[in-house]
Amino acid sequence: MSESQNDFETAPDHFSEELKSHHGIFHGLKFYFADDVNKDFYKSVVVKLGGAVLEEAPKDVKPDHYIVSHVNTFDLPTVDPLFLSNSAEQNTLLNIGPFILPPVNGGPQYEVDVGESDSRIDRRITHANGGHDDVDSAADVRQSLAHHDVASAAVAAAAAVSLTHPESSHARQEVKQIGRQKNATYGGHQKIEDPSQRDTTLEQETSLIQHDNNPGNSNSGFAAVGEAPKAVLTSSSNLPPHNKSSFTEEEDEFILDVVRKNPTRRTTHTLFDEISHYVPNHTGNSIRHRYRVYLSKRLNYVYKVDENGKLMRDEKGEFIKTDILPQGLKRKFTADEDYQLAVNIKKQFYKDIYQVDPDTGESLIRDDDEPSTVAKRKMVMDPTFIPGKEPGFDEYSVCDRRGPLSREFFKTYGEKHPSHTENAWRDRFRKFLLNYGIDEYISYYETERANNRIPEPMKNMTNRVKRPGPAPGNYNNAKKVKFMSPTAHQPSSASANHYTIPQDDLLDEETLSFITGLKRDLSRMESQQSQSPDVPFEYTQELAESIRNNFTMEETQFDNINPDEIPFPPQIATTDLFMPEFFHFATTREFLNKVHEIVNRTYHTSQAEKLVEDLRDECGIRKAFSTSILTALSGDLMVLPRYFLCAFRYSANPPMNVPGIWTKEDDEMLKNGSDDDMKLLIKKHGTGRIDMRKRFHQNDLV
DNA sequence: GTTCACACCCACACACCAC
DNA sequence: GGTGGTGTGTGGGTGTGAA
Repeated sequence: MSESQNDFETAPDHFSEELKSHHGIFHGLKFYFADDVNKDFYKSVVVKLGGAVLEEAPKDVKPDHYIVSHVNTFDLPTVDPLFLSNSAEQNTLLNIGPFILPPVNGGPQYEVDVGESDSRIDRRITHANGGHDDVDSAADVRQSLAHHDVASAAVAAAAAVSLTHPESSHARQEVKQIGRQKNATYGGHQKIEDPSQRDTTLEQETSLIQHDNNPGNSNSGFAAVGEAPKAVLTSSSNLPPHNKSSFTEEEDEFILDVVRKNPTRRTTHTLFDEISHYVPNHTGNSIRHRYRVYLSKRLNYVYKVDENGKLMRDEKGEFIKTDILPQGLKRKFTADEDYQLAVNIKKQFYKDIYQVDPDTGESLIRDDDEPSTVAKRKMVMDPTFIPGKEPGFDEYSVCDRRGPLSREFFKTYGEKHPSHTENAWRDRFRKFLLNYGIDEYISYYETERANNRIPEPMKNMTNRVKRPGPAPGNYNNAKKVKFMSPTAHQPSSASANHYTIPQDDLLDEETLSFITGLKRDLSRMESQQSQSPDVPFEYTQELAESIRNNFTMEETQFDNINPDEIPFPPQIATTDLFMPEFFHFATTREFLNKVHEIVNRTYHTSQAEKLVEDLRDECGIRKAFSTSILTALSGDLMVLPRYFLCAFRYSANPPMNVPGIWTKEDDEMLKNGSDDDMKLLIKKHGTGRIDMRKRFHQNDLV
């Protein structure tokens, strides 16, 4: 066990010792570190081994100069960090070729020849596309860069790379192979998977590190606005001849990024099924398998979430990294929990039958008991029981008594033992404890403990009829087809594997990122721009400003309807649109307040599903309805309260002639694009929203 | 023979509903 | 309101076939 636990930034002790024996294998080489994570560690490795660290990124291809990153976004010679760690580990300057990363945007491909085996790298870097030395294509990347989440960008990049650089897959495979060898060398343990057994393995320190995914640091992104889904669509044209496609490094990073942002769902099937919507070459099954078998070893950290699974941010508004994994959605019952449940239920039965406290032996019968208490007592206690003749609790056996056991019991028990819900405790009692036998399990547990053995929880007690259809947890292609839009436009370039973003996932990575940016991240974008003045945000800012100005002007006209004047439930609120929870609200105002509260929360791009679920769970809005509304709003959450206010007020769904709410007619007019139609649309929605809507059309989201 | 993508399985935790 | 029935999907796998 190392002393440098939980420290990504420092070379581990055993590694440092090894480094001391080196004599500068990186001598003469200069590295610029583009990734933040583990930067200090790699810097220390380079410096200790005779290399130099560049504080600024090279502007052009130079001998001896390399960018160290996980992804080549600079269109300059970029080397995977594994080159450093593997070279250091083997005390040899390795062949850099397999570690050179292809540019992600279709820029020039570099070939690196290796010279004498015992000398510096012969850095004869050439452009495979004809030897052009210019790096103007990098500007194209930046030109297309907006405030997108890196995760969605990564998918586009994956597609772009596989399209433009089919030959690059070989290099990636080599790099991946090296990574696997490293995992094998160091046992492949993830300390993040088990914080109690941490050791500072080299794997921990040198595993593939991704770029920073905080929204405020999206300058490592590389997808053009509105292009991610299209890039995903066309990526299938690069499928290998067989029906299985390898996972690209970018796909791997995308998967890891989404997992990091949904740590509580890391073991679910649905998360990976959702990911598969954005990774069209792979099914949810295969992506989950990929994560479980390979990628989980590289997780390294996740983003901190609160008790509701929502991402937390620090004072700078950035996500908080942690190597402590949060609990999953379900917890297995332990033997201790089973035993405590059995004992507590036995105590409850004892109390009921004898009306005596099993711990103190005192009678629970009082002269001033309420009539209802007396009545209840008569229902549960043994009619043949003679007070004072009750057995001691240890002598008492539950035998075949199964109840009654009040819901209140499980409610209280769940509150006292929050490791499982009230329903889960009750189900454990019904399905396991009753089948096993309360007395039997208590006896088994105590016997095992008395013999210094570890008792096991109850298992194999469920015996339910096999359900028809595919087994649960099977997210294969057949299921994926279910989500394909029958009305989706088929681009001529798309193959038979054409895949569209399903309506249920309306707020895809890109779109919700866009909306989130409009709504909350303007200031961050501005600060980011000041940090990276070469990254243009004019378009997004103009658009955001336009929409924001429109919204402000519209507020007086469309948002000032007094909800107290709208009777609740409103006329158009039918059960096909709303769930029973909706009808529990007392007033329209109360409902709208809840909607306001939800849309003002912070939802990350990868939590679109959670947003829709929250609207369902807390407002009683059916998922299909909320997604259809969000479609009409082009995903702009700010307009959501207005939608309900106007729909309820005018009994129209969707409400007509309301800015920001797109009707079918509006969409038709936008498609036709005649001057008159466009004038009307500009008058209604403004140019900003029209631009945004066009993206929805371009991406088949309408 | 090995690796990897993908399909498939199933016990069970948690939930909801009807009687 | 206690109870049984059952829906859903998590959690943790294994099986299969292509390369």
